[in-house]
Amino acid sequence: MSELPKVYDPHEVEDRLYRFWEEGGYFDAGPDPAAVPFTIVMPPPNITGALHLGHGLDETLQDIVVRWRRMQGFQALWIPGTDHAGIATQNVVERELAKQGLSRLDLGREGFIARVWEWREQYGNRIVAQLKRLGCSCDWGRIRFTMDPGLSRAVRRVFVDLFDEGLIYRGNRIINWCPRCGTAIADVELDHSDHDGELVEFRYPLEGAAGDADEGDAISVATTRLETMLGDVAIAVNPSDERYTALVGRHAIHPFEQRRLPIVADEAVDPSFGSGAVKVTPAHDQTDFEIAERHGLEKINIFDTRARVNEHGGRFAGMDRYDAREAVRSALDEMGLIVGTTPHRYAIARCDRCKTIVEPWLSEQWFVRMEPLARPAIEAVESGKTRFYPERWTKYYLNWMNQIRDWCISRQLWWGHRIPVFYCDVCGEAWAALEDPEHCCSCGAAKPRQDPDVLDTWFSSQLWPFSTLGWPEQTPDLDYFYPTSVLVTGYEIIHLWVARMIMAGLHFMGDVPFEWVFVHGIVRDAQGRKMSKSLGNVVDPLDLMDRYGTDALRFMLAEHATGQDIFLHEEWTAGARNFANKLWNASRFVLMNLGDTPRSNEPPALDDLSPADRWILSRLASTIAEVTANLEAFEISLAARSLYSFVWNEYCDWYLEVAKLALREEGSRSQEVARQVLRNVLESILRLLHPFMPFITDEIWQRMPGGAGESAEPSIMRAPWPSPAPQLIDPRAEEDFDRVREVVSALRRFRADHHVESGAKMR
RNA sequence: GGGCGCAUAGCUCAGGGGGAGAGCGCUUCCUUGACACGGAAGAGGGCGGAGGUUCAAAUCCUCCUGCGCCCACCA
Repeated sequence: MSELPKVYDPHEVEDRLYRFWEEGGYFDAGPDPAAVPFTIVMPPPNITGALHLGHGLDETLQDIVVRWRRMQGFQALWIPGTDHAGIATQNVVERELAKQGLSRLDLGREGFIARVWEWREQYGNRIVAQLKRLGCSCDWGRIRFTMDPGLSRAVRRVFVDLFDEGLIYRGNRIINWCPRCGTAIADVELDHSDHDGELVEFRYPLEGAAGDADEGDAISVATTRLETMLGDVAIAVNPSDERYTALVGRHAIHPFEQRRLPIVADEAVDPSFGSGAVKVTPAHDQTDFEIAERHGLEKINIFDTRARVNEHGGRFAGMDRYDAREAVRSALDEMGLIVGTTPHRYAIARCDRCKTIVEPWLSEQWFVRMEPLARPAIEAVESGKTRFYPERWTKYYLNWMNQIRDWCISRQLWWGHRIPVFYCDVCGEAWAALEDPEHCCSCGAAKPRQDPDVLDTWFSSQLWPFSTLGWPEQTPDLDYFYPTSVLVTGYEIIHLWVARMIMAGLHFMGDVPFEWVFVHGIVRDAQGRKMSKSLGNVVDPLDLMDRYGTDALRFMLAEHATGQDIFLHEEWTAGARNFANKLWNASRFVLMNLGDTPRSNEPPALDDLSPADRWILSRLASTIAEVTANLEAFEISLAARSLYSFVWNEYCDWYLEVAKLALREEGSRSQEVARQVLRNVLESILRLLHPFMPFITDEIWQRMPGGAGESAEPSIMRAPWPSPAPQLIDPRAEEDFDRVREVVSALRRFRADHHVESGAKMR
């Protein structure tokens, strides 16, 4: 065993071991009535992406939990997969095309989709390779993609069911329109940020007023989006606002279109803001839309799909929205209608995919009625059927759910699940169908037309916990592994994804999709900024693995998985690498001194243990209990830290040094006992550490001399999780040894202070 | 306008009613037969502020201050 090198070399080990595990079927799981299932579905990475540290953390945590449960004897299944990520993927492929001077229109719908499938062949596999590099112990035979045939059937089935139940409807409503992506997006897909802009106040002349409009015969309104006045159809005031009582019922005149704008009274207006009068633009503002509904007002859409002013904008038609803003300002100014401009800070909404400022836009879209779905999902969390860890996210979830709004699910994209609604041009029927129909379901006319839009990506991901197990087929897998045990994810997608999975799971499976939601923080740069390509502060996990090894990266992440955001520092990974090396060398020492001591999962008999033996065995038992309890509580960092200090500060710093004395007594009983304890504790350490550092622990495990017994497993993956053995916890042994440590430390201090020649070594 | 999180050693962070901790950095020493990706001995902290609860508060409660994040239709 002395051929172990002095420094652990991860690269030599990792590929080889991963292949060994995969080929040996160590990750595979299936229904087994004799075992208790433990299931995790992997939050599917987008096929656009390469592995980043966010994945690194998320996958590491999942792998820790799965490997630990597997060792505990659960039938542990971890299902991997990838997400088609509709809008994100369409964007990257379009960008690729643009490099060749092409747009998706050049390829046509079919051609473009074929092109995206090529992309997914290439990059879907890249992410899988990287997950394997991280050591993920997924059952790869079960890998799924959100647009697989089976999952597509699930999507279609869900759409049709919700449609037939009246929970999906089509409506002409204000949605968020991304003028760059050319599609509607949902409220949760927005990024809000504060913006220092200005509030422009201007006057609408009153009808019947004499001459040019001054104070008395005009009404003053304010806006941050001046160009939207092109779509104004009314002016609203609060009914209780006495300043305007006399004006309600009268009209103002639109200065460009000569349109008559009724002055209406509506509760939605806050009399204390600005002039207390609000311009009403029903096609470009949610509140205004609602006012218009209440007062039967016309809705004038002034933008085309690129947010350029359309024909309703009169002389401003064709202008970009921001050019139009300035043009309208000067036009109003020339007419003497601008009252003034004040600096104003307000929130701006951007598309979370491309960061373009979105435009509230009136359009015909598909929606899911959320309230009936939300109610049971609220109940399920309130009653504890699904629980969040850390607990504070429960409130975060409930707040959102209690004020949930209908979900806009249609996207004006090509990449995604096509909406399975068909229209008959003859009789006007519209229906949802599981199979593409040849004829109208109502009048029998041929060739019904399919809705051109696709579904929001999250419409398919919300089904992930059961679609991956075979639903809508009633499979044995579904029966055995659903509900899953825990969902591990970052808090940024609790609303976007977790909430919707809970709703879908309850509605279609009649049960929650997971018992626990384990929420972790976001990995940021050292200054706490989000890592992004544009900031150039992205730390590549592959680079860290190259330089320090996968185990080091994983252990570093585990040490910092406290639930808070992680502000990553380069040195941390080096520290974890040092720890791996420490373990390597301690093992090297043990292997050199083991003789023919057999492997045994049982701690050595108690009779002739030395005080140091009893101490380390007691400390080990405590550590086992602690690590197990912390894993159960999702306290991954505490588990990692207690292992770190046990291994380094107790086993290596003290026990190994003390054991050297006994080991020198060749052929003695104390040598034999020391060897047994040394080996037993090391093997327990390896097993405890395996979920965190799978490679190095198995590498050492497999190099331990075989020896007898049922426990001689070819891989540590089949070794049982150490049992706590509370009978070995011995406070007195620990106190005694602590006293020894104090005495020795004091002696050392004395020698250091008095510069005593250390001819006589401490050990 | 609500809600949440964080403020602990020079730096980065754990901890969480009864001894103030780790990693990195720093000082001094040690190339000793596991490991210099190492070892030994150190220096360094009124645990953001003010009240309160308690025999006991860094830890629980209230308020405040400073950062950070999320939600919300104030034009």
